[in-house]
Amino acid sequence: MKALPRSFYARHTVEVARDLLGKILVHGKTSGRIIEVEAYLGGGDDLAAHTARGITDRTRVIFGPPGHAYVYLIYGMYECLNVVAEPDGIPGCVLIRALEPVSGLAIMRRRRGRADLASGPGKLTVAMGITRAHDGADLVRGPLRIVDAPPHAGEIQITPRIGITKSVDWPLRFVLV
DNA sequence: GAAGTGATATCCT
DNA sequence: GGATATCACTTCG
Repeated sequence: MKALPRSFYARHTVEVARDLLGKILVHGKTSGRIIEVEAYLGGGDDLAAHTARGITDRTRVIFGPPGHAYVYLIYGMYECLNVVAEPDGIPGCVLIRALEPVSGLAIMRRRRGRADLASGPGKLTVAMGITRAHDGADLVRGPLRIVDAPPHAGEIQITPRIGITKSVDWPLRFVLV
């Protein structure tokens, strides 16, 4: 399996988000197909994005080179995995919201302790063993990678994003059905 | 339906 | 320096 090239990520966030659907996220023996993502724009108008208030210690990697992971802690206990998009210096990231487990199911079940493996942003990081240690990790070369997959036959559904209070109406959520 | 978790950012002194 | 409001969620009742 071939990792997606850096150029894949160095595009507009929305394009990256849409094209990420159906690709495979690999970490060690576990892997999963990306079936749900959300785009977070850095342009300044997207108030739901962490980058809305400019660069900080936490959001620094979103402004960095594309193809890297941005992992942050939310609600004290859950980590969320984002993929940095846009060329170096321009903010933009894609939140991976859900995966369809492909391999390493037994490991995921052991890590999760239940059957519901990766149907939410906080859950999939647990299932895949992703932590803040992966913040800033390179998805093109590192142990945590996103690899190409045959074109999916599914349909892409576009809806507003979930669980936010700002810029609620923007159709930036992509779901593979 | 509500609690709970802790890092972050944004106020306060 | 310290306090507090916020948060892109999950779990349990």
